[in-house]
Amino acid sequence: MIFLKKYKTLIIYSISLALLFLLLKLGEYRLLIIDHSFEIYAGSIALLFLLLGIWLSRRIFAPKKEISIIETEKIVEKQVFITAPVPFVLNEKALSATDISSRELEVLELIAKGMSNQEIAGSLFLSVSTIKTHIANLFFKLEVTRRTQAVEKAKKLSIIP
Amino acid sequence: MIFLKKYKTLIIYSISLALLFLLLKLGEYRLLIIDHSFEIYAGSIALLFLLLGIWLSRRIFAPKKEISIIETEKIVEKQVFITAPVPFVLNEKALSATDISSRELEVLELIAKGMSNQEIAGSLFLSVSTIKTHIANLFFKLEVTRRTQAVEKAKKLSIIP
DNA sequence: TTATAATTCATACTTAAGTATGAGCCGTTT
DNA sequence: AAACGGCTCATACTTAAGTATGAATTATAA
Repeated sequence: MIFLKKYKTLIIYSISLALLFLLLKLGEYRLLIIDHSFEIYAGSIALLFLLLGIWLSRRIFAPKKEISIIETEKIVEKQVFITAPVPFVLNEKALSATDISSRELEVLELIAKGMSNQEIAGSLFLSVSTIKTHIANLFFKLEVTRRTQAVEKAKKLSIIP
Repeated sequence: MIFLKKYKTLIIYSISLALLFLLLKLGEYRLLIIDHSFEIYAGSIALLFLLLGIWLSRRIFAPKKEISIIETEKIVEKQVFITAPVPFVLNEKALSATDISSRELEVLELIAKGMSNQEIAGSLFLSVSTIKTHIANLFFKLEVTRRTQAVEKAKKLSIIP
């Protein structure tokens, strides 16, 4: 029975071909009796094989079930991430809309980590003055007045994780 | 020329069909001469139309480019859900482990919203002094020294969304 | 080449945040 | 009743954060 399942498609094809050749032979004998129906016969063959070709093609080239299952599984995998640590996808549209520069973004990320201006300055090898400038520009661009607000807004906009 | 482009596929199909019927007719006349080649002729028609069927089918039922783009867009839509608001589940174990009181938690939530001490005081009908005390206790319990750190840690512990 | 924007830094000032300490009030537990 | 913890508030101080302004440098686009 497992054998039948495994070669199911092959068997179907074989039987179909056998039946078609049988029809061909049958038609041949009928042709001997009614001589005038040749065109009808040829047309029938043409139509039959045309349909067979279409059917075969759909069977062979149609997206296989296995593939579609794999694709579904891929989507499921993505959904699994919803409850797991969420993979961060940067909202580039929001980022460009806010007009935040790359350096400002760096500073913003460090602010979000809870670092002080001094720590950020040390981390980026910059002076505290520079950090303050960047932060002031960030606040203007994010339309906020405090670093906690900046973090909150940036997270909402998916600019930072 | 736009007309040609628009109906390109249709024209190709029409010409193909016309050629095939021409072949059929040609074959018919040849059949009158060589009578014995009937089987070959029928087989040829069968093969021809089989191939035509396969070709047609591939043309018609092949995954269209537009569809594949739509499918890609669908995947993007799913990714949007990943970034969508994740249902918050409070980690009660972590909360009790930190020994944070209900009032302190309230303050912490407002800090996370980006509010200043003054705003929090106004929101909870308390003095700024009280807020500062709560925050100092919060920092001690969360083992941090800055409010941004407190928010970061509390979010990691799932004490706040 | 000039204009523009990003990046850097500084000074001076204001305000908010954070620290330390003490104390009063209230409900629960021992 | 006394002790305890949570909540409240205050004062005084230190430090960090935030604001405003100006300026030099550098790379890139017009």
